[in-house]
Amino acid sequence: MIRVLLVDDHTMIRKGLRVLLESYSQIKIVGESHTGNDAILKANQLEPDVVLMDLSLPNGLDGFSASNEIRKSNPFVKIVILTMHDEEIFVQKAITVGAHGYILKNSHGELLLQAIVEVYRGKRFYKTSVSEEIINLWLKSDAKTMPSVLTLREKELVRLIVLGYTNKEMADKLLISVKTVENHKTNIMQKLGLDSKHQLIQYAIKNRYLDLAF
Amino acid sequence: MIRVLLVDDHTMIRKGLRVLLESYSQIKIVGESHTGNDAILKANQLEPDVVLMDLSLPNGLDGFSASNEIRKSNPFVKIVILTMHDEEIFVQKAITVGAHGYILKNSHGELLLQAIVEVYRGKRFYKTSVSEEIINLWLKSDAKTMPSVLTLREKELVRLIVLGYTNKEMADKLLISVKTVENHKTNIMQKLGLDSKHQLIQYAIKNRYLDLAF
DNA sequence: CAAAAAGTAGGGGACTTCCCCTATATGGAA
DNA sequence: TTCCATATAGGGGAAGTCCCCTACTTTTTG
Repeated sequence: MIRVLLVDDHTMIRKGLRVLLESYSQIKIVGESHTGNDAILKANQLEPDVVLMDLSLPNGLDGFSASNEIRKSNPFVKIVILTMHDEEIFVQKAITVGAHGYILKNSHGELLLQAIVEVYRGKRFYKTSVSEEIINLWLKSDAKTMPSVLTLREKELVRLIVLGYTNKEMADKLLISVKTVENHKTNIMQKLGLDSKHQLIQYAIKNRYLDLAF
Repeated sequence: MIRVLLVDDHTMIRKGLRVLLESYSQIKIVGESHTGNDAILKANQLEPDVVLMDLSLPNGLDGFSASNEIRKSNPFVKIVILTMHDEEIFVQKAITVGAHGYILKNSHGELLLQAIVEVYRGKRFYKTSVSEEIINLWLKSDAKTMPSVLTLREKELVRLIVLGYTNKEMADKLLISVKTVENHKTNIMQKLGLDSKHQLIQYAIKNRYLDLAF
């Protein structure tokens, strides 16, 4: 049995995936997460073989950041990105964060099953319109060695800042004090060499932070 | 028993919905469709009370067109649009094609049940971030080519706000006083029925106010 | 033409953010 | 083990934002 963790913020889609995948005897759904942080937690607790990861997650962490963290602390877990974005930059990012699979949401169950089984067996399974040649290029090149300057916590902050949350709102959301939020903001601006909020937002847009916001 | 027809191209989601809805004794799933044309056929054959309609359907006919056809030939059938798009344009379009309900895929089962029951009873049930004021405006104005509620100047402001400019920066940029900027912001929030900056930003992104920014 | 909407601007007070510090606990790397 | 990075939190003051008003043009519309 392949132990699978489902990560998607849409309850209905999670439930649908569960029903679908549980009809295959090889698969056992061991848990569901609706946020990135919860996914990281559950990946540690439940030790799934495969994580089925949506990209757009609410509350700070997106699917890429969550995948990155899971792979760092638990390198045997395989991750399949499940998304509707059929874009080069996303596939590339999936590879850099260590996902072994990438499959589009309009695929049918058999393909999803195939993806899960293949990555479980240690193979890679990228089903997109991006050509194999390009994917192989990325896999060969050291796409992995491009660490972001920002820490996990700082990335969460960036996301919330870009989405227009005030310091107070972020503090409440992240269960920290306003002072800590201020510190993080200062550090982020310094690290990125920016000196205004709109520069930060344009930076975030260029680096595709917004695509995952919804 | 409310007779329901499910329309969604994703097999997994259809199956999940069936399981979910059949747990309620008021509901009976009388059929499933995976394309718009099939939905029109089945709506005639099976005479459901409510059609649960996804928007993105393959093979030509989308959920809106299918809904329109169903309503034309069978005006007693109520339609609930089920989608992940929380965007003004879609809600507006749903109203124009005669759908009595609009509900997001990240909603929970209870809300979906409520939506089905309400529209079955002849009420309208639109569960989106679009404000009630705007929806009522559309319902009154026959909703055809409803222009955005915001004025030109206000749209300019929205764009700068979303891009993270401060009041002072906007005032300088637009050659008006900070007080005027504050007034515009207040008016914008009121018109859209929002009460926080991050709601405004998410609204703007969803409604593609930012197209000029990229 | 009269009325409404759009765009402008201000007062004043409460609240928030920003910017300069300092400080502590923790965990990992040299 | 010592040191650095991360994450946390606070003081204090200046600056900015928000929210309640009012008020004046100009343009649009009934």
